[in-house]
Amino acid sequence: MSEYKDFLRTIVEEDLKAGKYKEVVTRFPPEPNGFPHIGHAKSICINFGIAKDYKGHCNLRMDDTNPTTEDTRYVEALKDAVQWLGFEWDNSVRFTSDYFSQIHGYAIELIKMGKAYVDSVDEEEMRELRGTVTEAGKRSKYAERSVEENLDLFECMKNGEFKDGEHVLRAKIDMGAANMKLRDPLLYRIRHAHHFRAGDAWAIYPMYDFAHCLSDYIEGVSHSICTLEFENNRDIYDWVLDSLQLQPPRPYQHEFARLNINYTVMSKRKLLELVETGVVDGWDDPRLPTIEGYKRRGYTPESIINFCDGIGIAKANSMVDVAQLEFCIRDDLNTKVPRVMAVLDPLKVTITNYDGAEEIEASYYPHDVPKEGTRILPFSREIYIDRADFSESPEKGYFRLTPTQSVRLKYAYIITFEEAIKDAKGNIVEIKVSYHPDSKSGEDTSGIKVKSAIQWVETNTAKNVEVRVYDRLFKNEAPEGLEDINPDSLKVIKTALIEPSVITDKPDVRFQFEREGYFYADPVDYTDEKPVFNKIVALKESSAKKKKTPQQAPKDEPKKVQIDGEVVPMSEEEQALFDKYTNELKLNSEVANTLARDAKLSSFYEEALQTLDSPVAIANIVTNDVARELKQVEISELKFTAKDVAELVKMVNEELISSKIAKQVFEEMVKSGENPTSIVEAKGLVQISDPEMIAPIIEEVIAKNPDNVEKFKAGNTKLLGFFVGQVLKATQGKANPKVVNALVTQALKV
RNA sequence: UGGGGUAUCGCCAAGCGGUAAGGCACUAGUUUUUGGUACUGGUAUUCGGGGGUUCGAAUCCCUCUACCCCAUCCA
Repeated sequence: MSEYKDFLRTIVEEDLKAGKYKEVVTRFPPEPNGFPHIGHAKSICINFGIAKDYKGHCNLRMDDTNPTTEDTRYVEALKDAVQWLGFEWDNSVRFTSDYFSQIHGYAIELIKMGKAYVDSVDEEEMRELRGTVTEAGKRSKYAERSVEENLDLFECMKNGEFKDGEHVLRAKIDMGAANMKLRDPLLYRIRHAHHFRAGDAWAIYPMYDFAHCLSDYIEGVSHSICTLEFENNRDIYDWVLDSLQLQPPRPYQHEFARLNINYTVMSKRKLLELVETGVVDGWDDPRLPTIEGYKRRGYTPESIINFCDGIGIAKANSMVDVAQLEFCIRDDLNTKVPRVMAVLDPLKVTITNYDGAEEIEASYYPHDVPKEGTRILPFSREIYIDRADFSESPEKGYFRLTPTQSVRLKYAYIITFEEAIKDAKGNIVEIKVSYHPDSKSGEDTSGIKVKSAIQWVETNTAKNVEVRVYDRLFKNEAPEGLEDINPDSLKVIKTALIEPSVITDKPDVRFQFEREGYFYADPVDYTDEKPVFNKIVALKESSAKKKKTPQQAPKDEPKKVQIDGEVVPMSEEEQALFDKYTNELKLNSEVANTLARDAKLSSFYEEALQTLDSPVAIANIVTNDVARELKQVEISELKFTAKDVAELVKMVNEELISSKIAKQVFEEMVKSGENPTSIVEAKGLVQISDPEMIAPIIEEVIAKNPDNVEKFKAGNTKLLGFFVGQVLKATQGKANPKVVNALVTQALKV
């Protein structure tokens, strides 16, 4: 693990350090209503990964609160995904449905507390009553029902005495809440549906917002990690747990940005559409970003995990480049799998001066992969090479066989072009070459220099295989729908040829086909009679080999001009205050503006002015530092007073302390409410301005950092800050920065 | 439009007042019987824009802009 921790791990560490929890408990809580994709993998890696890192545990919980969409087949797929990635969940798989009784009990408690009620308006009316983002909603008349009536109704709901939709149980929170989620959210709805686990035991089912937080609590989860779109739900999460006054410790929710990858889609809805319309061949289609898809394509769990670890965790919506995923699988397979020769687009080659046959022993692994293993390559007069490895009229920089350029057959001989045989249309159907008997690999005395060694297979012994070449499913980086499908996302090559050992010896299921890419024996369709290989990923290609790839036309987007919005005009009083500040007190307009527009700030400012007549200095500290504190709280809640601030400014004015120390003192005032003078005294923060005392420290710093002195003298003037910082650090911030600055500048000039 | 989030290289992403980490991609070179791998180097005078505070700002303050989420009896 590197130096830094992602923000989730930082939170976990702090909580552990603070003793908030004895153990970290996380959970991976999918709803079993769809197949897991690589976005789930990210969540799995985060939840199980954090549990592992901090020696806690992670539960696998099926969030099965909606009987109409969920199914046990998805449960199996989800379990498989976690296992395939190599994680172990704590105990057996959990199900929210196992907690239905407990959750129901909590609902009754809430009703008894008067914090939940049975509402009986229909859906449409409820929507209307909810209000809009800018207008408050109104509570329905049913909110006034008595506790007894609510209890009774809720019991009847549970017993299935009402039809779907007739009643719901809602939390009584606030219909005017700015957070729409808090406008009396639904807790339970009636669903006369068969639940795949609970059967027909229940006629009511809890909603996500009610069930999730309680399930977390029941399981003793410490950190409930979910994606960004649940940020608004956090308030309900907290409301439920707080209202129920549950015994601590209780879980807290933290959100991260979900994974997006370009040229693919990740939403259940879009994935389902692809499968249902038959655009892809089932949930395990290798072009899909589903776990099943990657698995079938040949990706390894390690590569997926490395990918998830590599992309980091943050709160900014982002779209990761598939190239990063491709890197991970290449990187993993490079050191693992055997190299073999396959020819995808065969071109017949006759070696006119070769007779008979021979067997060549060749290593499965290149020199830089420390693995053992060899196979026999049959060789004879007739072989196949890839069509792309011969060019009659090569472009500049072409390394392979041409009429004038010889090439090596990997592990075998160097061949030289003689003649191209063409059909009636002028297509090359065969080429004739001659070989150099003294150029055999490993015992080459020919002295011929070639630029490249190409793969080949021997005609009589090569096996015919089917190769499925996959490309990105969509042609757009951020596909919208089916219209963005890449029509060439799958190419089936039925006439590919492969060296015999791959089929007969089966050294592995994943291979590198030399110079082509990594391939995987399809776990479903492969048979020895009809071998099928999926292309996992191509080898990286240097730009020289890439054939005139359409150099993504550099779209010269006009540089976006940032439009400045209009600032709300000041009210008359604000304007008067602003004028007074700028004219009488000589504040700069920015500071005056901030002060004038904020009543809290200006009143605080005026009060401080009464103690000390230093309008500019006080204005600066009030607008910058006091403002930060006043963002959250009222003046009356501050631990320090305007008088304290004035006193602090006075010390700065008298150069008793530097502004840097002043910040430090201010921090302390915020925390403890201590008087600034006593803080300065207690901590001995008086500033050092005497050059005599500072100079030796500077010398020391300079002596310790010869490299940076060099760089500075070479023109890296930014380093001045570094030196000043070092000196300040050495004096615990007490040195007068202005003096230090001047002194350092002088010292470095020499 | 009210609320909640987010903006650092082409793509991810560290950084929390004192020298703009790292990975992917790109690029140049060395090694190489894979145009692969490995290795070495090059890639942000600047952190969404503008102001302010400070000796010093990606980091603190003000302000503007852009994007995402919220008005399912889905999760």
